[in-house]
Amino acid sequence: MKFMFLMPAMIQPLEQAIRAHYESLPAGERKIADVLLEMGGDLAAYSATELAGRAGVSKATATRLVRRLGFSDYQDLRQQARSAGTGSPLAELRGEAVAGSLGRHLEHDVAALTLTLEGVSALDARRAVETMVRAKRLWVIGFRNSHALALYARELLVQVKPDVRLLPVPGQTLAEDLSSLQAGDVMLMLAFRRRPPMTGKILRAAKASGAEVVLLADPSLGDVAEEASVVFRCLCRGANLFDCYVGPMSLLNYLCAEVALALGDDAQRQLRRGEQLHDAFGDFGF
Amino acid sequence: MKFMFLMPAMIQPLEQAIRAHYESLPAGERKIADVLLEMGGDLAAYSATELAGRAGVSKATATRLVRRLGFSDYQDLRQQARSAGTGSPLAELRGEAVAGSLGRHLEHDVAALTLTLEGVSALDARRAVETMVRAKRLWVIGFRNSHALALYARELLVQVKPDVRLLPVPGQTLAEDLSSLQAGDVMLMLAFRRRPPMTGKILRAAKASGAEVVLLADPSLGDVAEEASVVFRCLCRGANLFDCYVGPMSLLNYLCAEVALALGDDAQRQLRRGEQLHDAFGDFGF
DNA sequence: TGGCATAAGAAACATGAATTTCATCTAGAC
DNA sequence: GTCTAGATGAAATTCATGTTTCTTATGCCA
Repeated sequence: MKFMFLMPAMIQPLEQAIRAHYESLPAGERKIADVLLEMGGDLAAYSATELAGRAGVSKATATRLVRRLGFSDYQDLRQQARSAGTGSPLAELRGEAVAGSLGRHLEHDVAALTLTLEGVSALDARRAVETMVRAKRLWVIGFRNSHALALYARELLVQVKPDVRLLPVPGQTLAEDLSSLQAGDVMLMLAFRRRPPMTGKILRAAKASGAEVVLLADPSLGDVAEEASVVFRCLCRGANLFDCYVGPMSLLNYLCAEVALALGDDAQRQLRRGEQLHDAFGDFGF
Repeated sequence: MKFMFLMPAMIQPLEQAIRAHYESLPAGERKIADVLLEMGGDLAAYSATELAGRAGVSKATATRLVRRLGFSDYQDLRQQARSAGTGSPLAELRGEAVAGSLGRHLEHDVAALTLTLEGVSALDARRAVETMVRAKRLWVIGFRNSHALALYARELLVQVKPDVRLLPVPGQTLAEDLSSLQAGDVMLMLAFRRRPPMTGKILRAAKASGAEVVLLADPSLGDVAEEASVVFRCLCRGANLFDCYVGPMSLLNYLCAEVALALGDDAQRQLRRGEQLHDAFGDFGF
């Protein structure tokens, strides 16, 4: 278990408690346990309410897990996490640099991520979020590598918004779906390089329909980008053979989270509904 | 690249604010400032009430210091301390930071990317690459968010290797595809949290078939991960509602590029064939 | 000296966190 | 079918945190 070796020893008692109970935890409590495992040494900085929210369960469930794990209350658990954590051992354990090609790759990707996000204006981000929030329907579209990003974005958005569609539908032509695009709809388009020729036509068709377009592209997309309401230019050149998508992925994650935030209670309701169905379907066993 | 060497600087924005005001701080507020400087990266785990008590001054004085340092309230300060705990060394090297929630998001994602890739041993990476290179067939599998990553990985690999398959096939059950899994095959599995229950079964079935498994997962995947030949544990916790996948995405990009490199002329030939077909189909117009 | 500005803590107040209670649902046993 | 145990979230409740207000003390200046 290589990764565990790198975790600070300070959280081992809590982690052991979680793992000892994990198999027998009811679904809701297991969700919080997952969150606790991910937070690792940082959990003391978060309230039980936040952790519960992150896990998509109630505060009451959080309290029950805390009790089940053997702590008298959350403050007890937090106290243990704190007293075990003096300083920043994670930082100290890592005296070593990553060498070679992986190190160069990391260096490149950190720079791509940073430059992309630093090139985003808060105004553009807010406009994109507002646009997507007010959308009656959201259409997420991307081809080839952009399709993986579109799939990801759609997966996030559909958790918090009721009508989010992914294009292209496998094996189908686009005209049928695009024919119902109308004012009030929003298209989130991912259009990175090596795009099919019809990308620009889709963009123009969307605009002509009255729908708004939020566009993530790379700098090679020329003037046609002006058809979109909001455009984000991401750096995608890789350090190697393949293009690098950490920038767009991070930006999508951010925008979708901001959409959820702006939706407020509506997003929470949608999330809850989805979680209830997940539970009913037994979707997450471990 | 000594990112971790710079990690003690993770509270620099707060520390700088304190030092900028220090000379002009009234005595009581200076006592709390001292405590803040002492706590360093741990301060987010403590309440303002506790910090004030530790400094021997009133809560009101703590609130005043927080305001004097430019934070809107203690929660604002704590939020920054939490985000700064996974700070952005590159931004600091450049003497600039992106402000607000986007800046905090960037800081978080840079840290997640860095921690994930730094947790990868060159030996594991090489073994994963060798495993995939020698695969007669490559099966890439992931569910939900992991499916977007699986799609991405498959898209990269299929450019350089002739038989790369994506699972699950939409609308189909897995057993038919998995029944042909055999020794000599390799399964690249993406298994991040909120996995369907059958993930472990698939992993075991793959092993039982004689195929090898290269697994990317998060720390919550327990002992079943031992069934895989190589395991990469990625940090996925997000700075917000949604999980963060910049780490896995970057790692996949790296591994696939290394596969291409290791395949050498074979990869070049495959690429050329694909490009010729793209040209014949008129796939890229602009 | 008086006036003013600032610092500080106590207390009041507002808010949010966490626990408890209650109602409902589900699954399993009989 | 009924009954029971357990899980869960909403709502009520409790409690702690953090901010604001008020009062008092101190230091400086005219």
